[in-house]
Amino acid sequence: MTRKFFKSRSGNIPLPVFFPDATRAVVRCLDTSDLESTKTSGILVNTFHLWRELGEDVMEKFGGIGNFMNWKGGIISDSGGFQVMSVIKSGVMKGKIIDEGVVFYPSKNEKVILTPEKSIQFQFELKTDMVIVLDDFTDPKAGKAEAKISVERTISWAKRSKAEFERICKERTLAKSEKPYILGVVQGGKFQDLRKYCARELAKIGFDGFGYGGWPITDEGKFDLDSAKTIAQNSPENYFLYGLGVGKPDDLVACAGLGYNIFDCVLPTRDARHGRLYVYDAESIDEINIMKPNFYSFYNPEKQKYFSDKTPVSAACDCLLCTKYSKAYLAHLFRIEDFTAGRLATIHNLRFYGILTEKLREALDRK
RNA sequence: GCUGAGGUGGCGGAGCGGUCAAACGCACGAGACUGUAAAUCUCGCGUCCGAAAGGGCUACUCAGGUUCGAAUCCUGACCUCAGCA
Repeated sequence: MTRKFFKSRSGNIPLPVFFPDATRAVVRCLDTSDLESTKTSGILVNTFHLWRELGEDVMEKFGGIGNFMNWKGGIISDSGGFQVMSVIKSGVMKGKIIDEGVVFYPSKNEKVILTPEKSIQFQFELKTDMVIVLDDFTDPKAGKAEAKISVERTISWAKRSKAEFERICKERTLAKSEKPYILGVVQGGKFQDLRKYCARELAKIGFDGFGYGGWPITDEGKFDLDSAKTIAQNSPENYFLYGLGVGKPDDLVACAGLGYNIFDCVLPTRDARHGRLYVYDAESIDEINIMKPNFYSFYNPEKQKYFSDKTPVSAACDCLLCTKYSKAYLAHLFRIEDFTAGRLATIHNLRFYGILTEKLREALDRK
């Protein structure tokens, strides 16, 4: 049994859904109108970055990140747990993980600590439709002992997060229908027993859904479907199943088959800026078949052979780029490094993911 | 015509006697990208053999020359640019 809708401030959003990453309150290269043109129903914003860059005062003044961006669709806020990996472990910023929370040292004289409670508090300031608990990202290279520590910390932080969530709901006297969703994140790396244990312990705390946490790619570079399965199998009835940072189009199809219904990923937007566009192997949107192998391929506009190509990037797409412009024009925009290239490519890739979820909904409805 | 400067890989541009198949940039080609550190990064780019390590061949306008050795020095030719006639 899976959920059919994601309740947002502006209405019910049918599932499954792909929310692009607007980490710092912008889907890179696009404004809110562009985003609407791709029929994107929701976005993911990031607690860590927005907390540092905007803070409580700005959020209070605007009454939430949606108003700030003038975005009417759904919004999920990520906790900042991923930044432990992406920012600290990659060495971009100094920091460490302690039981209290995550300590970041953005500069010599600056120390900020993000606790599970702080993360939840700020997410309430962001006024998002779903909040995510701060988790301790299991290093993909972690051995079992290390993975176990991150699982225990994740469970402990989840308890604190849930308590803080309930405290704020009570303080604000929010009716049940006014509460945002709260998502627990399952860690444990490649160890299925740890994934199972983590899921079961989180279920005891009680959430609206589970996120597939950690790094979803194996050493061989393949999507870790086993962990996705374990989490799905140990998820209570009617939970949201959220593939955090998932993924490639094929991964979405595979996960949707397991019951996953929310996805976000930087791939379509980052790939677009890097000149990699997704193209369905079909002559029209109706003819797209996401169940066949190799249902899409990549198109790189920066190749010389396309410099005078009058055809659109994809015949099976109704985005701004494909309905109005040629491959040659896009190639030109990339070559002269105009930002419009990134914009049109991002619009296209998001529409590709949008169509993908539309097709997934059709496929699930037929079941 | 005279005077001066100069001719280097697809292009711009270093090098000014050995460590040069030639820095660096552009262009071109291949690859990566997964809860955004990254509109970014990696690799290749004369030619032939090799999986690679490595090796062969041909190259710095052309023709000679000096030298153990030349893109680098000398002579001549051709060409380009600037100034003056």
